[in-house]
Amino acid sequence: MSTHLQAVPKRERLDAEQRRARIVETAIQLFADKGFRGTTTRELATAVGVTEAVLYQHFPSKRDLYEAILQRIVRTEETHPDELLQRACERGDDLAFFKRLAQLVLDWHEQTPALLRLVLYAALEGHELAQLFFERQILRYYDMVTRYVQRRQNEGALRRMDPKLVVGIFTGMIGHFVFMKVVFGADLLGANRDAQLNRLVSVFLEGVRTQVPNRRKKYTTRRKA
Amino acid sequence: MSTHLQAVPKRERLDAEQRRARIVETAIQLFADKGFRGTTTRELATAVGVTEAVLYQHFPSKRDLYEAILQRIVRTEETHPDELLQRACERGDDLAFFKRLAQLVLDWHEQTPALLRLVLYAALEGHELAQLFFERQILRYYDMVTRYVQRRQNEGALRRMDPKLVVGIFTGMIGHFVFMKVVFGADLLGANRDAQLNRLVSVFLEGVRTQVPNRRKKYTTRRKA
DNA sequence: GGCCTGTAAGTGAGTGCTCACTTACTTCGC
DNA sequence: GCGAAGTAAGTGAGCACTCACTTACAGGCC
Repeated sequence: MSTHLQAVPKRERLDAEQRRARIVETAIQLFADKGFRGTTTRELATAVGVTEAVLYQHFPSKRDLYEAILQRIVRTEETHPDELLQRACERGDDLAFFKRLAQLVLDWHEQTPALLRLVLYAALEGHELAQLFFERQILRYYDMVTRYVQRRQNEGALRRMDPKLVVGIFTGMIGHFVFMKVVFGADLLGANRDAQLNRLVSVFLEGVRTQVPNRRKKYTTRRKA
Repeated sequence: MSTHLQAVPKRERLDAEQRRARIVETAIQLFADKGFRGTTTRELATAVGVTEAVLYQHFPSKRDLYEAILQRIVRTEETHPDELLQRACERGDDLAFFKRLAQLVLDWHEQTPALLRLVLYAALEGHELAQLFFERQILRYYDMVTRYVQRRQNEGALRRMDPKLVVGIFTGMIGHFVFMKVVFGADLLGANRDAQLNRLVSVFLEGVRTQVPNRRKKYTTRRKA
């Protein structure tokens, strides 16, 4: 038969690996948006551009697909040693260290807001991989920063107090703004994000470090009449 | 037919109001635990101790029940002016004010951990009442604290900076620990909660207030070698 | 080139099950 | 004995998942 006008313009035929990748990408978006239970396989299949049967050629069940995604996230995000952070850490430059840390956390969530939602859903729904994420990502982050704080306390730069509390305080400051944005869509930092971030880190450092008598601190600190 | 042995010992017969209340209580627990989509009406009915039909005599649909619950939360939590907080506010006693505030937030979530989960689910699932909760609860809280911070800045007690940022910083510090507990089950504050809370508030105040000359720390400082 | 063929990619029309919700009936307290 | 509180047994819709089948393409052969 001669090729009459193709009514279906793009029925791409991909090899298994590519198709699998596309399914995972699409599923990440959908699951992050509507949750595991809120996403139907038909919906997912349509979004991918194939039929449901194709999904089941690549993943034995919906749950297996979900786990594959979470596993990938846990694995992908495993390690990303940042150079600037590393250098600030070695120098013991607290300001640079925490500024960079804040930036990294914020950047990460701005680039991939879906991941936080995905993890939140997983945690609420009690999926065991959320716990794994907690241990691999959050605890690891905590350990790293805790070690730094501990060292700086020993060096007399930071006030002596439970280092984990200090890390929690810092993380909370940053996390709060990320959280509000992702969960309620409220952008509390506003336009001049970096300036706000600097003030935030400054507040934190003033709060946790030992007093420095010579610092230019007059009653009126800066800006904004 | 004669009444053979009653296999069901306690088939309580309640009036409409009581039954309604029990349904709502049970639903709060279940929805908080497994989310709206994750909870079936059969499950809910069994937990209440009746059949599904009874639910539908009191609420026209599952969604209506959900909205009734969220509405109740929004209404219940509307106003709770705390006396200690009020007094600290009037005196301009920053330490007392923020300590009390921290305590209130933590207490609230410890007493009713279900509510936060409920709101989180609602927010993730995009329910409009989550937005309502945000406006009625969170923004109201923000406004109240923001006004206090602004006043204290004008009085020269606190550093001049965006008051909303200050509120966000404080809220984040507290919220982080609540969040970690509720979402990941991680109790980062440990046993001596109150002592940790005091340190947290102290860090916050050191960070945001103008320097007080009489508070000296000697420890020489560090800085880049 | 043109043609056959084995195989992997993809489809459409289901299957059984669980869900939210309903209907016809029974029981109890006043 | 009447009305409200409660039940048992559904109903159709939508879900995850399957099956019998078709299509596209690589590569060997002439």
